[in-house]
Amino acid sequence: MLSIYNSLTGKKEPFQSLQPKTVRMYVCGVTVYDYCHIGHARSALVFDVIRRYLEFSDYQVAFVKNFTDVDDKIIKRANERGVSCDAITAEFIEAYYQDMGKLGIRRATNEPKATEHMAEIIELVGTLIQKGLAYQVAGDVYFQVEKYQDYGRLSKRKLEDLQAGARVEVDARKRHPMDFALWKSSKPGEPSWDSPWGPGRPGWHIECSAMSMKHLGETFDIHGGGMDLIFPHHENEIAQSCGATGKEFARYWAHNGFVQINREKMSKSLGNFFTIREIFEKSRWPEAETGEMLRYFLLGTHYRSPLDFSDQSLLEAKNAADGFYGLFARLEEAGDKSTADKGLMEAIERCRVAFREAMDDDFNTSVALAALQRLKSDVNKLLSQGLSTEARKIAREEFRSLGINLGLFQLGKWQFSQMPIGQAMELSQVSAITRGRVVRIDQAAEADPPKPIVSAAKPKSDFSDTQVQLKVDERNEARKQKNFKKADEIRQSLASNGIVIEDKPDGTSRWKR
RNA sequence: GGCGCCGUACCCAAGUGGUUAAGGGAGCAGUCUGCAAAACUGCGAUGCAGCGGUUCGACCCCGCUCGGCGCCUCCA
Repeated sequence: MLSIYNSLTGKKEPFQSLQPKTVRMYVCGVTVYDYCHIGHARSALVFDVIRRYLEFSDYQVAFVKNFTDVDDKIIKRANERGVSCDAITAEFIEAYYQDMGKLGIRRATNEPKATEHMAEIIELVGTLIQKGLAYQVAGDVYFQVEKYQDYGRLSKRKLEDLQAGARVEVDARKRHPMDFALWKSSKPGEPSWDSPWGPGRPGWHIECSAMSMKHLGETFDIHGGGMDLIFPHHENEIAQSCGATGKEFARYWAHNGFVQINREKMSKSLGNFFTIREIFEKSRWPEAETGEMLRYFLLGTHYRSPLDFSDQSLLEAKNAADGFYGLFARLEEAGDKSTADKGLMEAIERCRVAFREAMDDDFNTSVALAALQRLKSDVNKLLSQGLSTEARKIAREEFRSLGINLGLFQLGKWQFSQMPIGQAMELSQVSAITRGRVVRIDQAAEADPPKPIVSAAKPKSDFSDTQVQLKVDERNEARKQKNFKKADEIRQSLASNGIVIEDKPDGTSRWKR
């Protein structure tokens, strides 16, 4: 039985979909005016995994994830560059697909854009005015929070509390400081749509109400997003949607925790963020492995907890993944004995049960990974006792089919790393010092904290696969003749090119990068 | 000022009112190996920030203190 932590109630609740065997889920996507950072990656990944696991649990999932493509920041960026808003949003939607694609994040079943739902948005605003929940001031329309009884239910705040701490100067035309814009009149040169209140554009929150209700119905199952969206975005969505329909809106609210740098929230305003593409560019591993490493890293912590991003954690994830792919490589060789085949089935069954239990418990990927690690350890032992070719295939398949829930273990070959964690950390510190020096000289005022980097060194790739194989063969010939000096020299020269040899009992060797 | 979260071994990270406090990474020792690598085995928190309280019993519940953080403005 699946249970989900519901931000609305603050409790873990058994999950029950409105319609049997179907889940309707809406997740707030990104505002497309810039490249995505690791925080965006985490959010996208978390809900991707939730979607995958729901499907694994035999639900059909209608998964809607929007793009916000009308917004102040987009307009600003377009003006800076002297291009149209459409050009900006098209560019960054494309970038989004590229970056998330590298992370193996599947597309949602529906990815609506605000600009394509003006009719629905305008209709919804009209309904809210009609019902007396919204009012017009010149060309603007505001939602009147005092008219909505349950305002503050999700974020667990009272209107008075919010008012007391208001950090921004209040627009005097508003009836209550917390009233928020449903429709904004547009200034010349801004994107604009005709409406009963004059030419304008929608406020931020209304698009999500309009799009979710259009594509999923007035009441649906799960609504997700980052923690920072709880207030005001999701609170306002609830007010608008429930206000307009008089019905329940989303039944379960799921919010992911932040990615942090040095225990601080990663964010644009703090400037302490890493874009996804930056990580891929700096990574010393090929794209597929880097994506796998990032996923492994991001899923090592429960989705609601904060997650600190660092070189070391990333390398730990890489090393942990190495262990799996090392086993997969050994499983791909033919086996003659079937001594332990029966034990394999038991180990697999044990893993399946543990995996499901973990994921059923509010998508506890950390514990689910532990279950897979247990299976890895079990299979390693069984392999040394002897597994048939058949059983080896079954074992590899099992990792694949459970792993796909997390998007892991789907790769064919894996590039291994030789860099010990200690060494990598030193590299990181060196670069941090260098960076600090540059900052001191150039812009003393902006001494930002040292940023960790993925890695300094790109792997040397002096040898092609066939060249390596020739060297390996040469070494084994030397070994056969007990010329260990020569054998060790060859191994050493390969090692300095990042290639590791593992000798097999039969006198042949496997190697990895 | 209001609301809320977190503090578990060298690092990361699960977890439960009462069994041996998962798992990973790193480390050390051993087995195996020509030597390695990998794998395997063993070691590693008498304690879960600190102090009180509730309880037959608390890391887990309550209170306080210390430390870190988030939201209340755009933000995944």
